[in-house]
Amino acid sequence: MGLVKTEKFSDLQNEIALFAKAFGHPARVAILQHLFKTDACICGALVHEIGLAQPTISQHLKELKHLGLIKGNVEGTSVCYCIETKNWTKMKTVMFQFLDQDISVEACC
Amino acid sequence: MGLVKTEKFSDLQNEIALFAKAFGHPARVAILQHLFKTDACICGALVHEIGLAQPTISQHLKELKHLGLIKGNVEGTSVCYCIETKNWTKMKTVMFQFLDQDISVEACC
DNA sequence: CATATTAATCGTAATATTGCAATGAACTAA
DNA sequence: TTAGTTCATTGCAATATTACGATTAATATG
Repeated sequence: MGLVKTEKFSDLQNEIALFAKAFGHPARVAILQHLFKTDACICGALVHEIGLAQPTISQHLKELKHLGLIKGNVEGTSVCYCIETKNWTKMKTVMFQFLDQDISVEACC
Repeated sequence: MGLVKTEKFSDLQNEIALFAKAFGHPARVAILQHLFKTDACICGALVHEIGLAQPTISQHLKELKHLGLIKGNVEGTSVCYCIETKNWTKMKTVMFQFLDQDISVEACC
């Protein structure tokens, strides 16, 4: 019914899913790539770069910030967003372990 | 509008988002972990293991299969699911490149 | 002060996702 | 054939997500 039954899953499984969901929208992928590539991480620049409306970008930024993957510094009237390196590294560890699994038994099909 | 504006993004950005979305639900994370860990990859076993209704599991399996990350072999009345190793590796390459980015400019905030 | 600029928030419409009961399809066994 | 097993599909209700116009809040500038 549109509602994930988180209680059926482990903390790790839920954590992986939450991180993955953050990357599950191309706008958030684009935002993160842009934050990695340039120092012009002003919100307005992202709006211009990506071509979605300002409230939409602001909403995506909020989600990434809530997950701790980015941080925002107010600079006058504008806000400068950056990768939160420490948490990004932590997230990478979790995701790498999930993605880098090896098949432990011979394939049965 | 609930509708992603894919045309605003590059093929790679959309691809990353699609893969990530597949991992964006703990049930699909659990399914994949189980397929990696055991050879008892019968659909019914997953239903029992995860504790969601059979149609729900079937739907999650369908999504993973549609993305090419798993495959299913019919064996009598049951269906055996496995990781599609080749595509998993391809996906891993794409996701690793995204996750393993380094900051190219000094942090501005 | 008034005005401009920038970004967050609110409210809402459109669409997507999740979950399951009911049913259907394919196979097996008696 | 009939009944049982297993899984896919359908249809639907509940909830979540995406996107944006309108507004607000905060800061700057004249």
